[in-house]
Amino acid sequence: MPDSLTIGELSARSGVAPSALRYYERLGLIRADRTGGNQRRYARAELRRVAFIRISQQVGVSLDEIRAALDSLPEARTPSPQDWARLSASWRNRLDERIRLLTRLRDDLDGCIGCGCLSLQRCTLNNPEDTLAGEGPGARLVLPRPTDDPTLASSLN
Amino acid sequence: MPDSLTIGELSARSGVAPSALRYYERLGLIRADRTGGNQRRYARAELRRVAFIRISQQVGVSLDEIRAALDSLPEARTPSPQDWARLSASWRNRLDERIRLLTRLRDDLDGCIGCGCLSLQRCTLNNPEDTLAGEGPGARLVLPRPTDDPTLASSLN
DNA sequence: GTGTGAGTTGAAGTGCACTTCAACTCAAGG
DNA sequence: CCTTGAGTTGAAGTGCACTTCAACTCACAC
Repeated sequence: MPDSLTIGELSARSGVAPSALRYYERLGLIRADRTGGNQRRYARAELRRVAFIRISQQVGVSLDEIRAALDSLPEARTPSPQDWARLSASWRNRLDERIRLLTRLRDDLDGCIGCGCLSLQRCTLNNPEDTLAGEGPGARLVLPRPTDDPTLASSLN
Repeated sequence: MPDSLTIGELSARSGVAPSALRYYERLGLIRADRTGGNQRRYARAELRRVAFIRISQQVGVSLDEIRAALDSLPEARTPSPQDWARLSASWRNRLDERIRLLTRLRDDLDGCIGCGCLSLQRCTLNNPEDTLAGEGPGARLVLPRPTDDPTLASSLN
């Protein structure tokens, strides 16, 4: 059990392709030492960083935001369980929001299947929270323009 | 209340940019008649198609799959509520699956915050359903390679 | 020592879902 | 008529998250 991993080993253990790992390094999400022959050697702690990256992506967070989060880890010492817990907790709201949105979408979809609408007229699908009420006659679609709502935009692209 | 809409009107009513509507048309997701002067005029029924497109995107469906779904609508007549209900219902499983995945992720994240892990060792986050159990020693990350699992891949991009 | 599989680089390519641009035409009010 | 805002086109550009490629070097078992 070596205390450093080659890129192939890290790839196998993390399920992330070597090309992606190099890409993450370029973006500053992970780091590697080099051997005399210029090959990457990863400390075992990098495995945890990669885990965090993949989990964060599932939550719907961009690599740029993930980088910012990782940058908040202490550099001096190996991050503690609490450090990781703090980062994970910081995605909690995003995750809750996404689940809430999808759940309402599912319920509305059920309702629409019942009423056969999808008509942009009555269904909450088409005007959730009534955010567009009072902007003149005529119904509008469910989504604010993607550019208006980065949260949604990320889930739409 | 005209029975056809200009691209600007459809854009305003649907919340989708004109450029996106033209793009959808190129992909065959919506259609438009033309005036003598070559301008698009949309039947009101197109509003419903656009609604379906945006909703489907929220579910995590690609435009290509949406096109396939829309292609299954009857061409002879204006789609009935039941037609739309059928299409909506067809996304139901995808939506359930996504919600299930995110919910488990949230719960696991909570668990990990409690135990401080994220360690790729014990946490279900890192090996959901134990799909990788028995493939030799060492834990692996939560995700199959994106290319191995289109469902997940779409939620990750 | 030598072969082979694993690793290195920068540059370019990919796929998706659009947006932007330039150069042009249309439609409608004054 | 004329202006002006809305619409038209094809081609190119954007952002994200990677992957692929070619040309090369390294590490290690035999």
